[in-house]
Amino acid sequence: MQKQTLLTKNQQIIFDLIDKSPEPMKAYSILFNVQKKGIKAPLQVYRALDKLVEIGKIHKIESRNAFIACHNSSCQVAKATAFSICEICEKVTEISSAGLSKYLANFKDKDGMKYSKYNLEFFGLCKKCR
Amino acid sequence: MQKQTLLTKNQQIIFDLIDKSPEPMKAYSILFNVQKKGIKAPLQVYRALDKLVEIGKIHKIESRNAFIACHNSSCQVAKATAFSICEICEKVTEISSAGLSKYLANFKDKDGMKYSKYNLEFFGLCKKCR
DNA sequence: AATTTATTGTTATAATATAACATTATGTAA
DNA sequence: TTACATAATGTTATATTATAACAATAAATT
Ligand SMILES: [Zn+2]
Ligand SMILES: [Zn+2]
Ligand SMILES: [Zn+2]
Ligand SMILES: [Zn+2]
Repeated sequence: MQKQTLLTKNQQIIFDLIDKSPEPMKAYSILFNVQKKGIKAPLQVYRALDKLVEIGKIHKIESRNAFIACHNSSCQVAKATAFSICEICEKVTEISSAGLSKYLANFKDKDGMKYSKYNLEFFGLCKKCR
Repeated sequence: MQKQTLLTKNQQIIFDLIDKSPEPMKAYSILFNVQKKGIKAPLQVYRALDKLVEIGKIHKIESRNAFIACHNSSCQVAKATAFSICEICEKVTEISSAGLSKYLANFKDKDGMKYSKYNLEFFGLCKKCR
């Protein structure tokens, strides 16, 4: 079986919803929004989310338990993510900075740990909320 | 009322438990462990955790919903945290790297966002698990 | 002592996420 | 094209994480 490239029905429905959303979406809000399309149970949502995260189409914002679509041109960086989060309006933006990702990819700690992945969340106030 | 410096009873009980623990502790595991000391309800645990996080005595590992004591000499960096997480044994270590924190503190994104805080989680395999 | 603020106690409930098992669809290979 | 393996789905139940609401106590401030 070749590596999945097309999304399945549930994955596509849920990806489309998240992709259209201007802000991160939470699992049960997603569930509510796709019930009219026949996705009735939390597990159906979580399974699609898991797969979409795995293949890099969406990212989980850990501090918010919410999901956003990747906009780094079908993210090659599912394993190297950085976000800015406004603590007032909760706007979340994926950061794509070559310098930052290079710095973090090359970061070595004292314990000789080998990293395969990182996630960075910056918090502050966006332009509007300042 | 001056800024709290001593911990209250519940805060101290819960901090001591987390501080002794070799690994991050989850809220309900904490609850279970402090019930013999009279802390009976989840909310009592979460309130203490919130305060301990706020004053920098502990940190939340967002990707694990778990808490560890700060070991950066009573952390001045509750607002600038970095951790390494082994994906096999789940060992978590707080990273204290002057270079890293300087780089991240000075990081500026394109949108002109003003950051007051960040959290970085590295994932990989620790020495033992490699 | 009176007032304000922080902390605690308690019950109930909300929000997030997974277990277990049956079924259906899809890809691979004889 | 049939058999086999793997991936995705459907469904019910339940586990885990976290907060709402309100009453009572304790501690700091005036
Ligand atoms: Zn991305
Ligand atoms: Zn904002
Ligand atoms: Zn610390
Ligand atoms: Zn390990």
